[in-house]
Amino acid sequence: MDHQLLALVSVAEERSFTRAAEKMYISQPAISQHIQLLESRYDVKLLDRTNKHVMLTKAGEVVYQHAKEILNTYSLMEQLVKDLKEDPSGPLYIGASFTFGEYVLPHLIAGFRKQYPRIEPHISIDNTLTVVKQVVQGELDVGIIEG
Amino acid sequence: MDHQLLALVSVAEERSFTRAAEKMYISQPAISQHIQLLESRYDVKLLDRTNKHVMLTKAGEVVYQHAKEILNTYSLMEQLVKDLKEDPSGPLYIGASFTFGEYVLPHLIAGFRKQYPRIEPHISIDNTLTVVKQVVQGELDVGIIEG
DNA sequence: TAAAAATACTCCATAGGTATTTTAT
DNA sequence: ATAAAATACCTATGGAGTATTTTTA
Repeated sequence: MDHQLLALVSVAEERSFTRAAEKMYISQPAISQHIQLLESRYDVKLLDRTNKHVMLTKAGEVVYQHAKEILNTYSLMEQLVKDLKEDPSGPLYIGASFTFGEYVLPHLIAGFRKQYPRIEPHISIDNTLTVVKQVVQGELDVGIIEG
Repeated sequence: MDHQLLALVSVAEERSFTRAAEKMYISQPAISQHIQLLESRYDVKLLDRTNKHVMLTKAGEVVYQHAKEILNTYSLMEQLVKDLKEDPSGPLYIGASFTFGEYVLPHLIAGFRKQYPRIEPHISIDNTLTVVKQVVQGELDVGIIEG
């Protein structure tokens, strides 16, 4: 992320350095420093502040608008990377008893493969007792049995 | 900006840490560090690298695409702030001699005001010698005279 | 074996903290 | 007078460097 832009957005929305600090769980002087660094980098004032009111300048408005967009893109990117990382893949051994395995499982698997294309389901059909035994012995990841 | 994202984009486009470093005018180890920091922050590999080939992983592709967008938004923002800062404003005293001032200046001013709406032009029309004198004495910002 | 990336350090700037002072209502 | 921002100071991490080692096509 970009802590300076985060600080500017937070101050602009809270209209206060102190409240922005609380919202971000950092100290008030840290906020002051972020704003000062931004202002000195761009060599322009971003916020008109007295000790009662804080208001964006014109340049501040520009930075605020684009900061929102930048921070949104960061968030989206991070979410997508996380999803990708947690995207389950590899073999999944499924055992099911006859009736369920013959009639219901195929439809479940079809939908499942759309959501988790990197999972390779291996299905074996057996009687309930065998399925239970294989699950216990770790030969199956999932067993589906009927009461 | 975000040096880490810049480094990733540069490496992806150059397909080489060394060339990316040259393009960015920083050292090759600096590039390595940026990539490593990115990878450890997101806890995911972004680049498959041997010493001959460098290639984006799937997560790397996602970061690359969004990094481009983020960096573009930074550039746009910085350009807009710079334009705003350099946006000329205030009064501008213009003196011109009769013929030019009467017939040509009004059209010039009309176009000028569209481009610099915050400038307030003040026009005075006088003979060439008076215009020159006023420019020398600083009473006019600009004097337009004819040969 | 040679070119490319990784390591190992050193240095400075940024991000964070706490304690205190200045300022404006 | 008081609440809010600024200042002063300290510490840790990130961004950069140079010198060197490790790796693999």
